[in-house]
Amino acid sequence: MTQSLERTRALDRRLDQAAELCRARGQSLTPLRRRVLEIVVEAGRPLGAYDVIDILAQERGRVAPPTVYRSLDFLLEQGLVHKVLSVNGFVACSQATRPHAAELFICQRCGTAVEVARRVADERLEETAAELDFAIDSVVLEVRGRCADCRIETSPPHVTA
Amino acid sequence: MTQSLERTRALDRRLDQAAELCRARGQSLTPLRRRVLEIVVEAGRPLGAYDVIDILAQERGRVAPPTVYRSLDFLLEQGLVHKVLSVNGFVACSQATRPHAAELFICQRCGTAVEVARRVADERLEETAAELDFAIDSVVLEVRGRCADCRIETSPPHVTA
DNA sequence: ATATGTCATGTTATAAAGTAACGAGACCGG
DNA sequence: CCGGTCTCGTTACTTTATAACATGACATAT
Repeated sequence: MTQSLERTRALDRRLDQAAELCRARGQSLTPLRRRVLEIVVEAGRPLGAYDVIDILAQERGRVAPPTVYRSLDFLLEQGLVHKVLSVNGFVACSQATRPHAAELFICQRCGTAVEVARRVADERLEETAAELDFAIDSVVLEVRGRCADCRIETSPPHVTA
Repeated sequence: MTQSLERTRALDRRLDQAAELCRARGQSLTPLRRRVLEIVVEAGRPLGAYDVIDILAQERGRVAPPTVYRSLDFLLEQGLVHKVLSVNGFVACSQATRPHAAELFICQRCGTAVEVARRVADERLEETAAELDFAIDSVVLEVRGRCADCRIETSPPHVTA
């Protein structure tokens, strides 16, 4: 896990921005929450809550589920991470400045989750909701398949950690 | 649970069609599978695997999870039910004749899940996948909110059974 | 400076959802 | 009748998530 200085700097900047964003909302990105976010960002792919627990546990001994779930819930509320239902995981939001539903392309081979900015479903979804007289609260859109890198590969080096 | 004759007839017809569909594929809608499908159809909303277990258990004594999960997996494969990730539940497919990804509008108050035929996300999704060079395997689209009936109501008679 | 409140975290226990692995009976084709 | 395949039963377990209660740290009001 040797990281380039550049990357760690970029990471710090990102975490600082997140902290600022929370502060602007009267919330606080505590050390624990910050570390959890850092772990998820570093992973670059959806991580299970228990993956996070394991990583944290290496640093600070036994960590019970609620500790991590609470931080993850906070980060979800702040829009800093998204929950990925397809894999029961959590992934860092790539543009946390404004809250939004995630539209994710998830590779089933390497686990990478790419978040797409442009709204893939939009007018037609609104239209349909209007026809049904349905008040939309949130939208889950997850596309499962194979990313560019993994299209070629034949078989399952499923995820690396 | 008094059902009109019409409804039970319609239900039987639907189950017969499902059986026919399986048979055409060289598969068999066994009594257990048929009953599980019936339970899910009758519910008219997403049901947890353990809800199904409880219902079955009333009829035949202890039912272990694998029994039901296997049937549900079979029904999923045949496209007769959809999995609803948002609620860890299973809902009957409203048009099982041709397999398709479910596009669901799920009411958070009454639990009803309406399946929409017209593809809400489609071209734009394909386009985006093409740009990412991503090979789509399956798509999960779940819209959460309030259905027409529940828009008026103020608070949480959350689901009825 | 002390009481009171609020918020974040720790801790214990348990609930809810899902699966692995093995065995027994039914049924089919040779 | 034998060997395979399919379905289901059964036991045990894993993974994911939450309820409920205790503790500590910090703010502020008197």
